Amino acid sequence: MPAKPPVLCILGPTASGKTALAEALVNALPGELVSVDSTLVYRGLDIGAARPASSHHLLDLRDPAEPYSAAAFLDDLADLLPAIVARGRVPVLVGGTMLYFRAFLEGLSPMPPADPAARASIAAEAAARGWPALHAELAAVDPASAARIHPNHAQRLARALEVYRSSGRPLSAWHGTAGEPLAAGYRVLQVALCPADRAVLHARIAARFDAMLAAGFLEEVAALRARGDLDPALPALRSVGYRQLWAHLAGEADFATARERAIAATRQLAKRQLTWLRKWPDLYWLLTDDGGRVVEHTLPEPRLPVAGNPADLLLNYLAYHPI
RNA sequence: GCCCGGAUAGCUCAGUUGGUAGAGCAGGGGAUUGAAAAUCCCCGUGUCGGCAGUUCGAUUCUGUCUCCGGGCA
Repeated sequence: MPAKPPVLCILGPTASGKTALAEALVNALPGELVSVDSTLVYRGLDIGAARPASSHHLLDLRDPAEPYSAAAFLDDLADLLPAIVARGRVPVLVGGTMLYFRAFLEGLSPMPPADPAARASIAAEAAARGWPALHAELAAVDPASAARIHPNHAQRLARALEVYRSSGRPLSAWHGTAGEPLAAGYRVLQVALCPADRAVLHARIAARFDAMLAAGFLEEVAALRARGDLDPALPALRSVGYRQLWAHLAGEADFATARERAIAATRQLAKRQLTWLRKWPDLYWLLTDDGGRVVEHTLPEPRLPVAGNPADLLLNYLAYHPI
């Protein structure tokens, strides 16, 4: 039986430097970059989304008016990985959308897709009767999901009801029916990159946001608004930075306030990403200082130095443990 | 120099008819199966500007000093 092809995953919070690390690795492997990022799939979200300069797969797949999803990502990835492997290259997945990484690693149950009409009618019911009433309704048909979903959690509550109504089967009954995850066909090495000190990450986030502004981020958002057909409630435009600058351009906040809120929203995003990663299985950590140098790592190889350039360290590790 | 406001959590502020105080934001932790850069949950001790006085007890009342606004000279 032939060995499974390798896949390298580079994860980390926003502004951790993970994209630069992945880009530094692809030539040496050789590999091909695959973006795992729910915002970079939207065309026209460039400066504010920190769009990489080099070519990555799974970028620019949708207009901002058409929503993407974890399931769509998984389908796209399932088509893409064999093609990269057939070219004799290593897929290097890099990004910060942890739900998408998890869909790759653990799979998604084959549930009914999102249904805009059902969502609209559920939202209308909630407006009339309140979310707690819908939570009670869910408890009657799917007590297991109701127990897991907080009565205030409109988004997940709506999804659970949507699945039940369109399939006649409770969400909780679908769970666990995913079968073999896509990752089961590959040998996966996962590495997380992050500043060791939270304050350093916060400083990087603020500096990067100001660099985005200097590069024309506000003008980019103004151009999206000028299209006239985009609603700020669209998933693409609720992205960190875009939402706050859109609100400023709509006259809802002055510029200094919008900038501050955008940076705070980015810090909060990074915190949520780290909440995923803290309990992530089979993950090696590279912890960096304010210069981006690794000061500590958990790679299981005693011959490696404890510190150094992240890409050098990883290539050094791969020399001892070829993938 | 004089008059009037302020001074309370990292920030903006509320409040205590005298019994040492609480909101929003920020921050921290958690959740996460077709919206996920989304969405939701939990977490609040801080010389209540300094010093002195009155009082059983002062962040609260009084005096004074300092600083910050605004006004008058």
